Amino acid sequence: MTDTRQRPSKRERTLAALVEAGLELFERQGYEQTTVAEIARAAGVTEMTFFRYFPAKEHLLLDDPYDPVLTAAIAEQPRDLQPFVRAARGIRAAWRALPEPETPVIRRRVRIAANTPSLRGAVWRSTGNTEQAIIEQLVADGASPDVARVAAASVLAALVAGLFMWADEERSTLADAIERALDVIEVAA
Amino acid sequence: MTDTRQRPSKRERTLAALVEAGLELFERQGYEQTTVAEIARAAGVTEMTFFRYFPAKEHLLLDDPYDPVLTAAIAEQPRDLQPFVRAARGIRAAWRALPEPETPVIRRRVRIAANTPSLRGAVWRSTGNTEQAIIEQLVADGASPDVARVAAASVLAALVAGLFMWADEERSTLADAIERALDVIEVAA
DNA sequence: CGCCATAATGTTAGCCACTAACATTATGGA
DNA sequence: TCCATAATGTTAGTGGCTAACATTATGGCG
Repeated sequence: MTDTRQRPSKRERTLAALVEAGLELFERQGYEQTTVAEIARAAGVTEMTFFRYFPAKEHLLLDDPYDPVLTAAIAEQPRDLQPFVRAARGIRAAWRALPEPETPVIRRRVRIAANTPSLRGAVWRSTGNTEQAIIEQLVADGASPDVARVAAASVLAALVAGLFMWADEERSTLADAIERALDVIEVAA
Repeated sequence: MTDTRQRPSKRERTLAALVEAGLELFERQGYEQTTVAEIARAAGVTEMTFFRYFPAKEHLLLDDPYDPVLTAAIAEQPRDLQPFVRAARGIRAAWRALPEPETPVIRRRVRIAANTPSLRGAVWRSTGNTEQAIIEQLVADGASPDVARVAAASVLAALVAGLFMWADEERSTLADAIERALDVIEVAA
């Protein structure tokens, strides 16, 4: 209490403790084998408290607040491109701009998700907001809703596949992995 | 018992009863609002019996045995195409060949899935086998594993998006919807 | 037709994710 | 220091799902 530096509020501290405890337990003994009660105990709180911070167990891993960056990047792509290509190039640009220092934490999370079958669906569902955001951006710029839906889904799938590849690679940079993934689907366009 | 025609075995009858009861309840009151116990009761069996037929509630909707057809169709596409294009054209061909009479049941299922947020992820996860089959086919014909993974994921995402669109359209044919979806991602290739 | 191995189903008990309603304690600013 | 309010705890319950064991039904065989 004698520390004059901004001390993190209790809420921030509990959140950090839960995240750290969760990640470590998931890594040590697997996602399925780890109980929410266990995570809570390791973080010094109750099971109920966990659910006050995360709506579900899987949300400890999936929080991605990347939507605004992505949609902005897509908006900047030339409007005369086909929606699919436009979305792909936007995502490419957005991730190229991501600060490298942030990637270790992302890698920890993605690595767990990539290696837990039951989480693959969860990851996909968690992209729902991002997907919606992309669709709206594309439609706002003149694409038909149906076309936008397919384009968004397909490009996001490539992105997730790229993330999963990268998570297990150890040496490569995130931006590179994403670029490689998008190269696969942006053929001859 | 005096009927001389092949009578369905008890196992077949129970399975049919569960599927029909499930679909109807899901349609009437929603997937989340329907309990497994409820479905079982409507089918004249116990909750336990339900789980002897389906490993999980969602599997009543997601059973797709389409993998062999798909991989065969992909295998028939020219090998000098890029993997992504090859997969897309294979899927196109496979669904074009699907007998129209089968589609009403598919529509019932997809419609429920498309309108239940928690199931969107489940659908994606359920494509896991198909995804794996596609990857293996592409790799067997010379694609790199990484490229194959991205191509399979991306093309399947477009397929699912197409299915979801179609489910709520009422008038259009399944093959048409799939073609439209694949057109979006097969740009200028 | 009746016997019986075996398939199909039922029972009970329990774990875990998650929720609701209400009670308690801690925090940090006035 | 006091106190409104944020943070956490307690209890009780629902629904999906599993395991171990008990019971009943089915249908081919003698």
